[in-house]
Parts: sequence; structure tokens; C-alpha cells
Amino acid sequence: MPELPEVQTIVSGLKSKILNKKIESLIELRDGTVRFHSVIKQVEFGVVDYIHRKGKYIIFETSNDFKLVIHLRMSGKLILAEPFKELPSHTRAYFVFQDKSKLIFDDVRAFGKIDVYEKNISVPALENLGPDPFVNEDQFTPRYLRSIFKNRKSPIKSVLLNQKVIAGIGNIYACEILFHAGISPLESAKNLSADEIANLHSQIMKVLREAILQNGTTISDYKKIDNKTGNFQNFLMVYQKKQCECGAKIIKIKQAGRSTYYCEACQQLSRSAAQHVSRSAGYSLTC
DNA sequence: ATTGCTTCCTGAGCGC
DNA sequence: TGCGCTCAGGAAGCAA
Repeated sequence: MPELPEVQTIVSGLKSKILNKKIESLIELRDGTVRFHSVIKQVEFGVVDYIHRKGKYIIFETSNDFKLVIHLRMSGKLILAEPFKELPSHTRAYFVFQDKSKLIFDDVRAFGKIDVYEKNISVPALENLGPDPFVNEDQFTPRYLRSIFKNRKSPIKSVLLNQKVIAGIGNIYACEILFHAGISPLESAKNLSADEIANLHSQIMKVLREAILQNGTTISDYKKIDNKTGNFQNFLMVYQKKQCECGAKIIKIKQAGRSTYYCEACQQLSRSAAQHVSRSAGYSLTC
């Protein structure tokens, strides 16, 4: 499942491989994968001149003033392919560049989409996103989190997954971040103390930064654009784990329809700020 | 305004 | 071996 670190890894790869390439065509193999918003289908995109992301959305901007907004959802992959290479079995769409190389959008579960807009049109999905911890680092502060959490009764795990609050965190990193912050996923967001929020903020930055360094987490589907796996799965502490490093059993529950993994011993409910002990530095990169 | 449920989709893994 | 069932989950859309 591509979340912020996986999408960041993909965007970095794309920047080095397809920036300034001319899009000759965008072929759709499965209806509904590519959606044109007030743009005709036979559009000449021109050259890919800017590649960036916000949250889990990948955005290509082109020299003829178009914007391609790509979301990989559960199982989407962007794979670079040499000319004449056979297409993967779940190819939903692909770009052909002027040099005949291809960028393939492969997606088993077919939830992913490519949305085409004119460059100066605002994209609702992007407008509704909260700050991204890296793209909007100046807005994503402990103070911002305090203001948002103040009135939220929802469990903190669900709030972390809310893209309107923070753009980019998905199920795996929500679980991992809460473990490293020593906060129970069941805790109501409004119960968190200022110290706990400050610690949570720093764990969000640390876990995501570390995952980016490791090129993301490959659990099942995620692949880099060279079709290779990420490495952060080797550093997961709770997600799909049976036992915590403290020796306690990892608990699996459902929250808002999603699996949550946590350690009841390390992540206790309703501790006062005074009792709170911040987890020490975190990663043992010797796994 | 916020929260929670359903839908989309397909392959893996399971029990029988 | 093969069938049917459950599960995985991001975000949109809707209901409460």
C-alpha cells in the first residue's frame, strides 16, 4: 500500500527518469482508469516539466499546461519499461514517451486512477488535503496538531489516517508511529497532552523520514519504479507482528474498518503527561 | 461539523 | 484438487 514514503520514493525515481520526456500518448486498457476533466481525450500533453506529490497523490505537470493527478490506492504501481517489453498482466494504462519507453500503471485491484486536468484548474481531491509533513513542513507543527486534536473525540489512530488532517499517513505508518510515540491507538485525540502531541509530531517526522531512507515498505504490492522492493518492512515494530520487542503479545483490533496492531504494554491508555516517558531514539538499524 | 458505514476490486489464504 | 468464504484497504459518497 503506497503511503507517503512509498509515494516519495516513486516521485524521486520518476524525477530522475521521465522529467523532460515528451508524452506521445496515454493508452487506457481498462475503462475508468483515466478520467478527463473538461479535457478532450486526444490531448497533446507535451513534455513532463514538473513532478511532485502531495500526500499520496503524484502530480505531473506538462508543457502544454496539463496536470495529471495519479493515485495508486491499494495496489497501483508505476513501472518504467523499455520499448517493446511485454506489459504486466494488470496494466490499466500506460504512457508512451517520444523515445518509445513506457511508464506503466499496473494495478491488480483497479482502485487507482489517473485524473487529467488543465493546469490552472483546482483539483478538489488536492484542495481537501491537510498539510503534508514534508511538502508543507512549515504548517505541519505541534501547534497545528494541538489545534486539530482539541475537539476530536475520535481515536487518535483514525485521526492520523484522516487525509484532511495530515496528508500521507496510511494504515501501516499510523500503527508504527503510535508505537514509537508510546500512545494507545484507542486514545481519544482530545485527551492527548501537549507533551504527548509534541512527541507524536516528532515520531511522525522520524518514522516517515526513516521509511523514505529505506525506500518505503513492501508488504505485498508496493514496488519502486524499477520494480524492486522497499526495505522498511524490515523495521516494522507492530504492523502484522505477533510479539513486541518488550516480550508482550501484539494485539490486533479493528478501528473504522481497518486493522490496528499495537502493544498493550508499551502503548497504554490515559496516562497523565507526568507519567509519560518518551520512547528513546527508536530504530535499531541492525534488524 | 463530524463521524461512521458502504462501495469499489481481486488475489491470497484458509477450512473443508 | 477445488470450492466458497474472508480478508486486505484509500477515499468517495452518503446517512446519521
